[in-house]
Amino acid sequence: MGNNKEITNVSKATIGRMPAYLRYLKEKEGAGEKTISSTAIAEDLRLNAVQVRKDLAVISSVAGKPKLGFEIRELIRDINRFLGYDNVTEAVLVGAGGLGSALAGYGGFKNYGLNIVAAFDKSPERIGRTINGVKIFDAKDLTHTVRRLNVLIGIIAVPGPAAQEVADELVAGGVRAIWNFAPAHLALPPDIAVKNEDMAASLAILSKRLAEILYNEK
Amino acid sequence: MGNNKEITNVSKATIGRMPAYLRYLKEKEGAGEKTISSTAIAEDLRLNAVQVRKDLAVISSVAGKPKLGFEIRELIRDINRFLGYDNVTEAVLVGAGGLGSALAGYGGFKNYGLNIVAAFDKSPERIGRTINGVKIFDAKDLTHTVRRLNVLIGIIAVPGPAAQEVADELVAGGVRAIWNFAPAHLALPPDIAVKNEDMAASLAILSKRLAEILYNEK
DNA sequence: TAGATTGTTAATCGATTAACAATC
DNA sequence: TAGATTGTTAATCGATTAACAATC
Repeated sequence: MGNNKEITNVSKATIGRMPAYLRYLKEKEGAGEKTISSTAIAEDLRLNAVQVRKDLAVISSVAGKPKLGFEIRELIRDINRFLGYDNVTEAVLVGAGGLGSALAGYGGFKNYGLNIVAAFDKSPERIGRTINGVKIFDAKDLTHTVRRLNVLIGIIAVPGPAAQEVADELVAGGVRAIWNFAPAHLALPPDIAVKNEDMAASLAILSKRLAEILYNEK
Repeated sequence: MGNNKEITNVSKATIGRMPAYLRYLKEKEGAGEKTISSTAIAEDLRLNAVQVRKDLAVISSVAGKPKLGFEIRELIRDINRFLGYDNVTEAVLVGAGGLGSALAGYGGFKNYGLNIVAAFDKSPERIGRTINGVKIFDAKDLTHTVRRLNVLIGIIAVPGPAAQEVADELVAGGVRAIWNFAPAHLALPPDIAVKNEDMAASLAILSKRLAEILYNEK
């Protein structure tokens, strides 16, 4: 996943903006446009134009042209390559409740280079069922199956208190990256990549911003 | 939601860490502990101790005591108050597909001061159904109903291409904050709070980190 | 050509971390 | 008392933004 050449020295912030650029550029391409300027991107995406240029410089194999801007088609190709969307990585999902089912049912991850090859749950009613082609296995076989399938990414969608144990089992099975949707902090070795999808944190930031807006207008 | 006194000058990063502190402190309280030091919190949550102290200074009504640390019970009370978890704000959800259903079905938002009072969808099979006590209404009544209910927060869980229109309707109905789960950039007035839950961005950051880890160990 | 747009260097901003005196 | 821990000031780090010469 991703490309060795660009692995180092790209900030998280820059990486995080890439999918938004990609969506935007595809939209423009769909509308029949051929080139785009950093100033136009910046205006539409509410970013700073210099920031856009620096971001594009990181991934672009071809420089922009003064007066013209960037080739949309080339940018799309380069971002796809940078994000590793052209070669798919396999993942397992743990927890097939509401959120887990939604994640398994969402077909769109394949476009993001992620393929969920198996799900796990400990509830007997769920084990054996299939969601959008993803079969649910017994969670007690987690470590073993992950190892057998040689999967590198684990997605955790279990209740908070169960998350640490699941994470340990995933790591024991050889997983090297964990996408954690459970409201829990995971203690893991430093050579395991973790991304917490902390809804409570997001909501807190949104709420505070709302409070600020309401406060300021009075 | 939130407390006027602390509205200004608290960084997003600090706000975002508060829910994690809260979870951690509740765990410690549940284990019967009375006080905790910033160094202990920092170690367990893999943060810097100075950062923890600065964060706590923002929300704490009582100073920590040298040698002893902080009163867990007081910290919990203060964080709850800071995050506005004691007074609930109402929200509507738009999109009752996989992710939308999962969000409606998740009862936990009430603990975060958020109450989903209605859902909307345009699919006839979904309209009229109820998920975990949340009734699904026809999306064509969105603006009208939002206005009538006086709701300030809208949650968007529709497919990307539909998101901008939904956002406009929410704003037309008087919503002041939007929690966006759709893979789309929203163009909105500056006095509307927006928090994008960009799964593609998260996944990109995780994938790059994984690639880096794998690259470094060879 | 003229001017829109690029890429880069320097300045600014914001957040994290280090250093350290105060104190229970 | 001694030392763990606090709160604060200063230094560092990282990312964003401003300034500007180069150029198609």
